[in-house]
Amino acid sequence: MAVKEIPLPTKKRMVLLERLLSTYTEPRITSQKIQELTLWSAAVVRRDISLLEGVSGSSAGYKTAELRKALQDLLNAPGTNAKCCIVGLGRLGQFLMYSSELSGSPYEIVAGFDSSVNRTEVLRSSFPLHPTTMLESVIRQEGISYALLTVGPDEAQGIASRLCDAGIKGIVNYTPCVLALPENVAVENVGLLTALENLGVKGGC
Amino acid sequence: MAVKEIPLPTKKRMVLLERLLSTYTEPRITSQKIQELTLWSAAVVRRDISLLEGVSGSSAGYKTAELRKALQDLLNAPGTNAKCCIVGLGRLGQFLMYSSELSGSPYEIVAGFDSSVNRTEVLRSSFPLHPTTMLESVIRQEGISYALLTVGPDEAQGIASRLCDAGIKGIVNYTPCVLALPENVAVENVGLLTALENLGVKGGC
DNA sequence: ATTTGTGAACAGTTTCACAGCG
DNA sequence: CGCTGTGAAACTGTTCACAAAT
Repeated sequence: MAVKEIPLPTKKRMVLLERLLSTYTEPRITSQKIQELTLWSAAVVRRDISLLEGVSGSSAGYKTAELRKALQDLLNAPGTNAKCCIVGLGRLGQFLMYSSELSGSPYEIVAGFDSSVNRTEVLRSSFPLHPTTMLESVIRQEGISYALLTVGPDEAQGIASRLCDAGIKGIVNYTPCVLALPENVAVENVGLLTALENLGVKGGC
Repeated sequence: MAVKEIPLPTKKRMVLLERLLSTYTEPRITSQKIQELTLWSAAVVRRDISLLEGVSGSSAGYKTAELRKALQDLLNAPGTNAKCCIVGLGRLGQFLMYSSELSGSPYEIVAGFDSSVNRTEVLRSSFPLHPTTMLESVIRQEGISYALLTVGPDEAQGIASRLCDAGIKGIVNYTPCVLALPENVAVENVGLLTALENLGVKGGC
């Protein structure tokens, strides 16, 4: 399906680059300039961009609009209808629920779950909230692809397994737990401890 | 200083492995077993562990306790006195503030900042809260190494730059912004959009 | 018999360096 | 000229496969 195979690190940079361009006002941008803003080497930037179709640079650099358009075309292609759900409506779940970060992106939160029926009934939200018992049926019915896991550590693995069985494609794991999942399910670990430990690790040893 | 150079992906796995072992009850564990629990290949697990000192496996696998000890020794070495601060005490900042995820880890939150003096005075917390104007002085005085950035997107880059100037070593970036930072400062991007986009990217294109 | 530890081959990215083009 | 685009080299991490160890 893909015309060219795009390396994973490149895709991650593209995601960030698109976001960077969304606040960049100059009409043209060079690989040098991108290097300054991101610390990726100019060579890497050029190679990344060379994988994009419909972008041609000149000695004045790339056209900002053209570049951004190409990035969006590539990145949004698969994401059309990327439905998400939140599992666990504690403090963090509620934060995510009320966050507007996804507006304008191809991702949309369409359901929330919590084992406390009290919570699912009291909380107000722009999408429906269900008891966790409904997890599988709602995910299947709505065709939900991604889950934001914000339950307590003791529940994490159990819920994660149920999500996989229900056919979820990816989990953003906000718990400190190491999840055991089938290999066709992607995970992004963003627990506080994990993030800090990764930072420490980058620093050196 | 390091006896052996440890690859970054290996270190990240080690962080997760240490956590995995903390809830593992058997006295011994094999690379096979770790593969089942994490989906890393057994070969990778063995190579990772071979970089650890003071661990020797046998045909019964590794001693769980010995392995865990070695991981802790390696990972905590640099982290002794890893002081952190939260910048931005909105909903997310408050969640992090009340989180107990770091207890028992070498990381400790020792200060919070917000530009609203109202918030810094009203909120109750086990560590002191300051107005953002105090950012530089408190960070220097306390010797704070890491910052959790939970401010709004418009403030993000400005605060991040100030954190760097104040001598911070790493930033956990909860905003959707792409931060421009000097290369000696580590960043971990954990914004919701970023996490989801990374998931999508892993899935395929 | 089972599992570790590791050279050697392999695969994926990045860097280098420079020809080519606006 | 400056900047892009890209072969070729360098580098980093993973997988393979098997001898050594218990």
